[in-house]
Amino acid sequence: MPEIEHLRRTLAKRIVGSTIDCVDVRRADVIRTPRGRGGRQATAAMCGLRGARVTTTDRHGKQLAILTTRGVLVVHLGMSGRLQAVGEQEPTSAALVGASHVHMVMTLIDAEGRRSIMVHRDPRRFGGLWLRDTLEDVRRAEWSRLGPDALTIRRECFLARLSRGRSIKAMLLDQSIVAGVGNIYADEALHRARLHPATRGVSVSRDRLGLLHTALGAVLRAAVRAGGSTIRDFQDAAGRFGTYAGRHRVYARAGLPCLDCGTVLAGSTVAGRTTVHCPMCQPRRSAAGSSGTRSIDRLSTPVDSTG
DNA sequence: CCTTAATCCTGGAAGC
DNA sequence: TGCTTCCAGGATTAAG
Repeated sequence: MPEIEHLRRTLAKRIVGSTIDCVDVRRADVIRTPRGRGGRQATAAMCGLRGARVTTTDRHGKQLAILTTRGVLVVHLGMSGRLQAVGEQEPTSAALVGASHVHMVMTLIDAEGRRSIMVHRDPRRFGGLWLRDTLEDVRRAEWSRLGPDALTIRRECFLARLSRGRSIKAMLLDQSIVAGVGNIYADEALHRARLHPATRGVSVSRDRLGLLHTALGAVLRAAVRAGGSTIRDFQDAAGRFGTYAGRHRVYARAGLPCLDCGTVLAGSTVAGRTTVHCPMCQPRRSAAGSSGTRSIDRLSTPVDSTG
């Protein structure tokens, strides 16, 4: 989600106020319709954006909405998706349009008549694009099924939603509980909050769940400021990489020393996803008295120094 | 209630 | 060099 929020900001600067002049759908099956993916009407509907002016952008969780005068384009990048917008005359534009796995190219014209192109590329095609008439429709159809956005969820709401019997990591990753937390940020937040990923939510004290809420917010905000995490594919609207991967404290660091205590970080699978945690900083607390109000070792969360 | 595995895809890295 | 195998930021579905 930090990647999407950063993308939204960089993209908005480049396309809001511009008019869509041309829509080139190269691979219709990235377009989702009520009747599945792809098809002639999917392409036709997307081409219906011709002549529309981009008014603003929005986001909920990992979904990006591009609002226009002729409908809303919703984007989910999945694992390998990118959306880039560059001036038509810029040297990078030819390579961008000619790259492999480019599924849609839009040509836009700004108020001064300058032409730019917006390119959607997604090698693995786990992501998708779809259209709704209005933002209200998007909220009703898609966003109502998502939990509150992870960047703005209130502490009490977070506590209530995560106080269930499932593992805490499974719930962080469940978009219907809280929207926007992916595998990287789940592990990073759990490490900051000193919580073992497999702990059942119901057995975590209110204080520590509150700590997780604070840690998650801090991690996500720092990641947005850093332009997201680029593992391999992610680039923002200008083609820049996110720099937050250099600040990951546990993600992809199994077998390396914990940056807090030096203990070798443990790799495992939790909720079907690769997971890294520190056995010392994030001990498995015995579920003995499941009252959920047992004492807490050390309530400390390293605070990010930037900003 | 909660969990796992399979599924949708491509491509990069590691192993032989 | 070339082949095979495994793994990856996500999300849904079926099955246990």
